[in-house]
Amino acid sequence: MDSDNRAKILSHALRLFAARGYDAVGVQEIVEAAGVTKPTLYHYFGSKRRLLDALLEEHFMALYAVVEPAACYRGDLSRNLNEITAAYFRFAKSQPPFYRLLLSMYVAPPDGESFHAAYGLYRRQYELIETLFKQAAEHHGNMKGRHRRYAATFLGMINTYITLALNEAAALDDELLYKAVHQFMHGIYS
Amino acid sequence: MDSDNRAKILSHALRLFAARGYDAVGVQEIVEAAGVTKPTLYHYFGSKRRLLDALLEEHFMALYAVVEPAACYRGDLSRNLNEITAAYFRFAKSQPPFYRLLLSMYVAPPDGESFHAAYGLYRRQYELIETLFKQAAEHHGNMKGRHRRYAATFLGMINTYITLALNEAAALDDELLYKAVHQFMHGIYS
DNA sequence: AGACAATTATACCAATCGGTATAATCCTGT
DNA sequence: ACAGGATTATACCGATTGGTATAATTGTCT
Repeated sequence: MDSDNRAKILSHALRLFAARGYDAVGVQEIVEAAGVTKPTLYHYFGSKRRLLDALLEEHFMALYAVVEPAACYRGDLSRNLNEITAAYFRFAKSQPPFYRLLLSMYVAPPDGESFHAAYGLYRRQYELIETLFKQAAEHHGNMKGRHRRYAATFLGMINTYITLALNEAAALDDELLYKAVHQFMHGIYS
Repeated sequence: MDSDNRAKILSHALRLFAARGYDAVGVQEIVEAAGVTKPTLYHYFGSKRRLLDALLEEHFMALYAVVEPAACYRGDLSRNLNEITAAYFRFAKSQPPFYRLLLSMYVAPPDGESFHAAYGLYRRQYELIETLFKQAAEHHGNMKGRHRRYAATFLGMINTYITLALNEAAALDDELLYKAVHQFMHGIYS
């Protein structure tokens, strides 16, 4: 019963931001959807921007928590890539509005409020993946010096498929997962 | 001398939209940057939304014009992929603000004004690439039925690299171009 | 019961939002 | 020189923006 209103504000703000964007949604609209008034929102979050930060923080930790173990190298890169992709697919399916918001913020205009809030989150994922490729390169000599490119394109591929799924042009099932990782590893001719 | 103001409005609107987003930029700010007044803007474009449409239309045609010939299949898929990537890289380098705006709109929230304006533009590119893979599949039997996935991931890869370049984390030079296309075709182990 | 802090409501703020009515100006063709 | 359409400026519209001052309410602990 404690912070019931706080949670309601968060969930409605997420839904609205994901549907129409941070700038296009007014504070008034959020509090009306949540069934509270403005001072309640400003009591919990202080500003619209900090409401967004709180939103990102709470949901992102859940994503990071499942990706981090999946990116821990244990001698089998292809297994890592499958587990990471599975983790992302599962998370995107469980929190579509949040992942939509996250995606839109990664490529948001750089001077906007939403970009800087999200850039750090992207970096943390990227570094996780880059470290994995760096470690794997020690076992696959011909991968040396490519970890940056591989990390970026691997994350890019995952986000490409999730974008398709969010627009209902793909289903994030096990078959797609296998084909996606296979294509990433072996190219399009195999 | 004719529509000098019209062009000024377009160019400043593009710069501002790309920097901070469609919703975060007010009409007032655009006209001030362009050195005109609001009725001038509304005389030429009628509404803020139609200003955005005009912006997209004019610049997108230039992109489409260079990608279309590059996507025309002539029996050598790898040559097409190189030419298409080169066309995108060149365009992104020549119009960074516009490509930034385009990218941000592809993954923008689906109920926002900017999304529907851009979705059609993405589809047109996608269909160009998909047709190419469909034609190439007739010569490479083992690619059959994969043209959708290949078109999506190929475009996704290009946009991943361009995003990196826009954030100054990569240079869209010939070396990157070659490596990108090679990786797409043959995977990460070769 | 009474005190105290956390929480919520009423009512308001200046500033900005997208858009427009009216009229003045400018340029072009005759 | 003059007409007429294209273009631009002044001044304004109601609605909404993010944010807040004040006060009433609530739950908790002593």
